[in-house]
Amino acid sequence: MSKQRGSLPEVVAACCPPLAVAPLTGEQATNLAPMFKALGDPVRLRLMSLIASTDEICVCDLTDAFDLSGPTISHHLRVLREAGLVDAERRATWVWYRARPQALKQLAGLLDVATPAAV
Amino acid sequence: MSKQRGSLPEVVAACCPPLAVAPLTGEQATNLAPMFKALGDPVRLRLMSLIASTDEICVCDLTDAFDLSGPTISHHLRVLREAGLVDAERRATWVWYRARPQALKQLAGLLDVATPAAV
DNA sequence: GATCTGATTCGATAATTGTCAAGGCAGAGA
DNA sequence: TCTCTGCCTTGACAATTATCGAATCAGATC
Repeated sequence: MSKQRGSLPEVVAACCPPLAVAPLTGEQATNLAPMFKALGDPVRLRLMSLIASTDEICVCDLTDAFDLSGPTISHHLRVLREAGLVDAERRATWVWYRARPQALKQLAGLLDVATPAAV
Repeated sequence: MSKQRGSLPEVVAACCPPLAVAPLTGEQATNLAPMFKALGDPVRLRLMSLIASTDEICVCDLTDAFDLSGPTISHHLRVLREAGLVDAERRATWVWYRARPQALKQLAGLLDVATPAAV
């Protein structure tokens, strides 16, 4: 799977100029909002940070990091998955999660303000 | 008001390293999530883009851009305001909104992935 | 096959949220 | 002062969502 990591890459990545540069159309906003929404929950934001700050991480380790039930963590991971922010891969007994750098980069690009070097 | 733009600024701005660098604590996630949540609605994301892509913009212009009632727009603007993403100022009859670049920058920094130039 | 462990799905419930209609407040002008 | 306009607040309601327990599924091991 590490081979075909190019499933939905650049297409999404090259969506829109930064918010500070041009307003979004309704459609663009509708497409992008779910990603922000996925990060808009403290549990998911922390899950995302745990996933993004390692190469890959097992669900068991993620579950241990919270005082929440397995199904609840699973639910939040699904939201992150469906938003396109993370990828999941089952390997033997465990499921491993990893971040989608392109997605994060896209969001970062949207929020970009007055890139110092670009001036 | 443009003078005392220092109401809740730098404190928030210097929060955390990028998600991809270090995981967030529960408290950090709790503080940051509301900003993402505020952007997690298509209407608000588009509002934010309209506000951020101009110097300042009147509520009347924002309302005109949507097929939504005044109170609904007002509600969304309040969410953006309370998340610290925008500032509002009443001038005569109209209320003007402007973006808080620091807030956007903070979020962009959080999502920053492997800054090419930093390698 | 039987069983055990890790993770997801299902079903239910309480809490949050997006939306609007109605009402209220602030400033401008008659 | 009265009225008009622009915006916000309140109250209500439908829809969404966060959470958990129970059930189910996927592999591994016996």
